[in-house]
Amino acid sequence: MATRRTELTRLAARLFAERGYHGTSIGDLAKALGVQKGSLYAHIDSKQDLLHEAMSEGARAFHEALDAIPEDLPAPERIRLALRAHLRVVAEQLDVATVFVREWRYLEGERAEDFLAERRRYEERFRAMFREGRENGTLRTDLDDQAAALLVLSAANWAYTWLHADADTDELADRFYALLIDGIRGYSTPV
Amino acid sequence: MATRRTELTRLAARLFAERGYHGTSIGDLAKALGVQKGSLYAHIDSKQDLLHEAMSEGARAFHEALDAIPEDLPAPERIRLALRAHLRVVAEQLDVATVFVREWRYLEGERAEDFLAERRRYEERFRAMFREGRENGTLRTDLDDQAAALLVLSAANWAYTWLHADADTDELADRFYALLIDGIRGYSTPV
DNA sequence: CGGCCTTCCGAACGATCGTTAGCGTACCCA
DNA sequence: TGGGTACGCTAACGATCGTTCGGAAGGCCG
Repeated sequence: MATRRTELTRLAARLFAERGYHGTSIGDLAKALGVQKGSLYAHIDSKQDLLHEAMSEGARAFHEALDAIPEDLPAPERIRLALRAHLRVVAEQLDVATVFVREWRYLEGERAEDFLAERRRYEERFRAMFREGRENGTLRTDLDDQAAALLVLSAANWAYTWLHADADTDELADRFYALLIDGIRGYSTPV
Repeated sequence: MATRRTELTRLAARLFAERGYHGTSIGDLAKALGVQKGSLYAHIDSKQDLLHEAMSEGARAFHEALDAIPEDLPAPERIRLALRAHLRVVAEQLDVATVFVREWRYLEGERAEDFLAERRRYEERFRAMFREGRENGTLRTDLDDQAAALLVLSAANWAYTWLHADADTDELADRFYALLIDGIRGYSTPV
């Protein structure tokens, strides 16, 4: 149902990702849809709605991807799968992910705060895995888990800038994981 | 000389970082300066000028920071210092760095292409260090240097979102470096 | 003194912005 | 058959956008 509405939402995500929220006008969206700009207000109440919707979908996708990871796996394995999950969402929904990571700050009022809380919750799920790994010894017991989580989240959050839709995200995630687990040290690395 | 001009450039970087390029109007800049908006055109030809200037300064700062690293050091040590250098620039010139990383895509025409080339050159300087380290054995000889460079550049490029001006960036960089060099593996990490 | 340079003013320009209003048409379901 | 629902039109609104213009202070240098 409401096929035109979802088409609009998807288009908005794409243009917001391409040109930014403030760089995309209602007129741009209407023209891309082959319609007069006033007509869009049969579907939405405001431009902010479209931004909020794209972002809600992003939050949902990222959280759901994490939810699919079995909780009984050891922490390092969950970290590997979490990285896989995140990169897959970014590649499969590049527009939404881009809006989620970069355009959220143009949300106004209460919605901005709600979104920030949601985002902190997502990042906290990553941090928890590193903490748990350090505490139960599946990761180094002297691990700087805050820095490790920040490193992985940086790679995850930056991915929208270089990932393309047909990348093998599982393999990429595993490569990052391998680097992270074993390090890059050579036999003659200076201390 | 031209104190008002530099004041305007600095202010523009700050507001562009806070509200985005398209989210900042000439009127906003004028009001922050306590001046009528028409008056700004005594100093600039267009709003684009301000964006371009902030970005040129960012490019200059980042490259100069890399230039200060002695070339005769082993690759891993240069990587450590490069991470230090990058984070220091971000913390010390947070506004400019933010514009450099996030707002550059609102550059128009030829300037956008020039900037992209400049940016690729910067990232290539990072990649070269990892390649060299793998080739001469100061890093693991089986290193995935592309992925390793991407991981470090992600952390570097994402830093503007969480770094604050008074952070001890040298220590932070060394933490990241330690993680990257030795990995996070625990004694009982599953393969 | 005279002229330039910097800085700012006030007013206006055409364009574009997000949004609203009233009115039409086609279709689906009761 | 009739009423709602989905979708679109044209026209207009007040606001704001980046930019231009002519004029006028004040300071510096010849």
